[in-house]
Amino acid sequence: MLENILKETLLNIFKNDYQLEIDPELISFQQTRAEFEGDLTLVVFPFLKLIKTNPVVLANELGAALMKQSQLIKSYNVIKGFLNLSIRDEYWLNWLKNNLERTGFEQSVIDNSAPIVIEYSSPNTNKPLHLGHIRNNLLGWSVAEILRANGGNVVKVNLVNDRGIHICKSMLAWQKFGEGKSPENTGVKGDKLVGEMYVAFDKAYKAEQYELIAKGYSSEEAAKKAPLIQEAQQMLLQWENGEQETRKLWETMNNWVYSGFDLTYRRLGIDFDKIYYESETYLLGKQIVMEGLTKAVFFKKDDGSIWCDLSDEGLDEKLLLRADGTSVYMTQDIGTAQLRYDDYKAGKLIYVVGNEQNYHFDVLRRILIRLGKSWADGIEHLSYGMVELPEGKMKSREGTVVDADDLMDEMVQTAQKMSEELGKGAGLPHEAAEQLYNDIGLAALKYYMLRVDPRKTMTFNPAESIDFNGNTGPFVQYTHARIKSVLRKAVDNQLSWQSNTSLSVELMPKEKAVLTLLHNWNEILKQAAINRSPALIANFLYDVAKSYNQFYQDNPILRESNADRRCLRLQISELTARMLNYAAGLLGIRMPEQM
RNA sequence: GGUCUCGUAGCUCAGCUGGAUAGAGCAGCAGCCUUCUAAGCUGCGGGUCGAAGGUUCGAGUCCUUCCGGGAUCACCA
Repeated sequence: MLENILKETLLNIFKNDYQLEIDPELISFQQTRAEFEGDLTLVVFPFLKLIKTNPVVLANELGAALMKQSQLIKSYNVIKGFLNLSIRDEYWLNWLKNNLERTGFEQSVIDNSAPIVIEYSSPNTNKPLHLGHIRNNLLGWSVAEILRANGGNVVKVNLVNDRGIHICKSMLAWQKFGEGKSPENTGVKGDKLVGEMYVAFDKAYKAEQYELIAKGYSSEEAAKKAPLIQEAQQMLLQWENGEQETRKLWETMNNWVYSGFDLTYRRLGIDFDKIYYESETYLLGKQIVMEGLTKAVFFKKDDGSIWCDLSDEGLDEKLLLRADGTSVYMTQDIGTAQLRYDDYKAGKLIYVVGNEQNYHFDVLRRILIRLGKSWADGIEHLSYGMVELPEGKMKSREGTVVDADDLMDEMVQTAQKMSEELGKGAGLPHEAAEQLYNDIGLAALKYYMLRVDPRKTMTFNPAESIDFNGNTGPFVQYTHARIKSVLRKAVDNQLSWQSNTSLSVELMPKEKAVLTLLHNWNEILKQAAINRSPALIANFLYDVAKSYNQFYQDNPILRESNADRRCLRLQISELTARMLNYAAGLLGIRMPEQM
């Protein structure tokens, strides 16, 4: 790495010329701003505390010393306290050559002895997937891929929330209003059908509440006393008691949902190594809670409910088991965490869950630590921001929830429409064209969702937000396709550019600009892993594509007459295409050969 | 009310552990296709980085207070 080499050299200079052991942290390089000459800039201000002198004088001294000691430096200039270094072209050309020989662009910076288990998606089985899930799924999948690309031993898991009062509501509604409907006899996607039942329950439940309120009950009483909710609670109890008919209906309806989810996941291009079901882990959770009770980590209230008192840590009491013995969210999560640790002996358990659950995960961690689980330190809540619409949060009762399947359909249709208007893909066979529209539509969606810092709340404007021009997925795809087209033509013209002979050319500004951006890759990939941020990869893609397009605009490639320079430009093009392809792959974005 | 979090151009977002005159895209205006893909490129206009203090040679970035938005503090998940 260029900067590390220069850092070493600089440390030696301080040691020999100034008799100083400098803290390496003080040495910071940054990319030279475009308006100045140079590639790398050293900020000398931090050294002034140790060496009492004028910043310009020191910068000049360091520049001269670096020139003498390092072959890498071609020239330097000083502006105020900034030492701008120009790196020799040989370095960039050599770097280009070495990277063209790479087969992949991964690296090993993560200790891979203990697995990293990352959970994402975590759907409930009573409702179809929506826009919020899309952010979650893309983020989780992409972070997993990024960690893998850094050498991590990653296990992707999904936790399906297949039990609880919510699914009982859908089941009850199906019994009462379902009229025997099934995905088979209606053609409706399974998760959508179950979702309709849930809505039907809600509607009938609301009606009962209004009726009770009309009779003089308070709204709180009405919510509790409505016959439907009582029936649903009864059903949950039956379920936990293993009552056969309830279990059978539950199984049937959940399977409808799973086949629906599968379609959505496959279309989104995300996958899992293992799927956990809460129905299989909540008993373990209960067991651990009971153990905690005997160890007096928890306590029991008069009504029989079990709690954990966290008030000495500035938090509240937390319910772990209801008075009727049924489990709550926390009970399940304690069980799943334990099971997941037992399965993999994971060093890290990452949960990709919305920031609305920050408190929940804080509590989960503390409870597990109180229970003496040493692995609880490895629990990390990858907390991402909500997706909002221009008019605010999505609300199911106002019908503003953006359905995942519908959104993907819409994106792909738009891609097709735009492609046809532009006359692209005209020569393609039908199937290839379909594939292309699909790739473009999904790229637009994925890039749009992933380019934003995961921690931030983001706004999604269905009408105008998703674009195909400018800072978008299709822009990056277009750049790739353009390069591929040039390379195909080069092959047709029997030009070869893969040979390793050293080129004798002086780099031109736009050529070097592309190379210096590509040169950042290893650091970007590392930072993306550390910060769990696919957004850094997305920004890299955009910067590279933008820079390449500027290069492309200004410099002829195939029409360049100087053979060495033509070769150089083809090599830059090839490496750009390959790195775009690799980096986009980490976001789940496919790069078409042509578009 | 307590805790957490966010506030950068009309809109959507960048801005790495503090570094030079705060950047993109969209939208608006003006240009560039007899030459490698115009989903591209070039230029113009648009900002007291929510406000005020503080630390520092240097603050969009760190600290304090305040203002504004969001989340959470459930026998919902």
